[in-house]
Amino acid sequence: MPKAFAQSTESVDDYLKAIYEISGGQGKAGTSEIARRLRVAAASVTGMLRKLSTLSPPLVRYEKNRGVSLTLVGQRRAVEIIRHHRLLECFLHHALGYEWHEVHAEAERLEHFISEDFEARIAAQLGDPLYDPHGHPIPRKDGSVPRCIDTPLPGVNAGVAVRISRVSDEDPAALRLLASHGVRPNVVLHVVDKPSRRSGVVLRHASQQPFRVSAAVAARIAVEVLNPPQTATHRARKGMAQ
Amino acid sequence: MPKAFAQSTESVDDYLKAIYEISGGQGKAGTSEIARRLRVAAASVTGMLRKLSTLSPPLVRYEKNRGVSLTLVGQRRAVEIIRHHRLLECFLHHALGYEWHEVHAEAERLEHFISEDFEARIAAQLGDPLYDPHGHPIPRKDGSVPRCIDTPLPGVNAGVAVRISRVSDEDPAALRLLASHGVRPNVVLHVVDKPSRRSGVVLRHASQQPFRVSAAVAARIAVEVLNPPQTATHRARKGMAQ
DNA sequence: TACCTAATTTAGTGTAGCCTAAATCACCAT
DNA sequence: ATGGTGATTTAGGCTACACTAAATTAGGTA
Repeated sequence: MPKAFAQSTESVDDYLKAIYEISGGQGKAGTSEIARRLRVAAASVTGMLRKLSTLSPPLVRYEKNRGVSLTLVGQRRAVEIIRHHRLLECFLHHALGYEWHEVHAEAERLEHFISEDFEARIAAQLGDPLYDPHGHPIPRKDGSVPRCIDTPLPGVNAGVAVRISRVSDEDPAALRLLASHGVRPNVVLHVVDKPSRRSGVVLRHASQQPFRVSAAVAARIAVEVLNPPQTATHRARKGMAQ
Repeated sequence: MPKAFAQSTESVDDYLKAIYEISGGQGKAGTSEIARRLRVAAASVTGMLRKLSTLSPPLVRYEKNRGVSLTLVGQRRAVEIIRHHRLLECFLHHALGYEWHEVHAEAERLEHFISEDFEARIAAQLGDPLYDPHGHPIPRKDGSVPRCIDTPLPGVNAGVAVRISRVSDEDPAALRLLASHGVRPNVVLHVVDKPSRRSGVVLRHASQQPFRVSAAVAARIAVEVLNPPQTATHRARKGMAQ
């Protein structure tokens, strides 16, 4: 069996994943945003992009000063790594009892080193899950991605009911906080109030005490709007004042 | 929590483990045997040994042309990696259904990257096992190693009953073969015959057909002698002819 | 159009770990 | 004592991937 991605290293994988997440798989990504994500100097990114574009097959399309995008081969690898990451998060949570704020760091390391066999075994044991513990869709083996509604919570108006769709897995403190308020994927909440542009959101479960989450934390939450009178995004598009 | 082995890399870990296995933890190891195990050039080993001996704290004691030995810190790290490896083998076997010839390669990669937390969780889930699927003792968290009898099978006389103690995990083909004959740790067998010095060993279960294993495979098996009329080793020590 | 600023690239380095080829060392047997 | 042989080290290089500092480019604004 010819190893599918012999040219791939941990570092290369990290770049591909970052480009995928920034560009949404298709579009372009910029040097400095990649640098910010990977916590490396922008100059290092330039070097790596040049390299990735000259491999055969090339993993990215790159024209200097114009950004990068993934080739099909690059996309496949990125999606594979993301599948590893999210399956591992599920596995750590369900099979080993990790809390949802603990899974990301461990998965981030292991995603590069598990075999296809390991991947297949944990997927089977978990029943081929479609979403990870944070609500992120797990790419299927064929590369397709389960549907996932994600309206950013900060764009939702007061008075609206929402279903939590997903929460970014990268900030353990935020996850712990949200867990303590019972905020998890698929939970239904009401947006009680949005005091001001940058001071967060007040939420409440069915008929319980409301609680506030900071703007920084709210920005990490995506939701499905259940009774949509109108979202902030719609208002903005139409140039309305209130 | 100060990371205990910040200076450790995958490569460093591999050297420490090789030295540990060659030297038995205490004694010395030679450059070229390390090179052979790790499949690197002897010159590369020299360079690494010099480096490991000048870290603070040093991980090995090294005098050129006189071999290396592990320091206490080096030993602790080596034992930790071996614990990871063997716990992973157990976990892959029991929790994910890997066959015993499949576990080594996967564990060899993952042993470097699992966290202490992961280690603790799988150990707990497995009930703190003392031996891996091949019969190798799993070092305890405190560094102590469960007792393990290992008389090399090639040194055992015909006519003797033995209990399989452990089988080297590094040769998948040998493991598959042995599995097909029902040779596993703790299984009791009789040594029927040893045709000649280098032509292997004939074994048999309680009252079944005998079968032969090659000298190469026999060398990978360690046993406990159950009814010791006399082992080859004893004869050699006493200078006896038969 | 000319400029300013942020984004990006170039140039020059550094570290880790590997390699080959060419010494040198240790030890054993004569 | 000495020569040979295998083990080991030295010398010199290579690749991957990071860094800083110094150019350069893109795109918006005066």
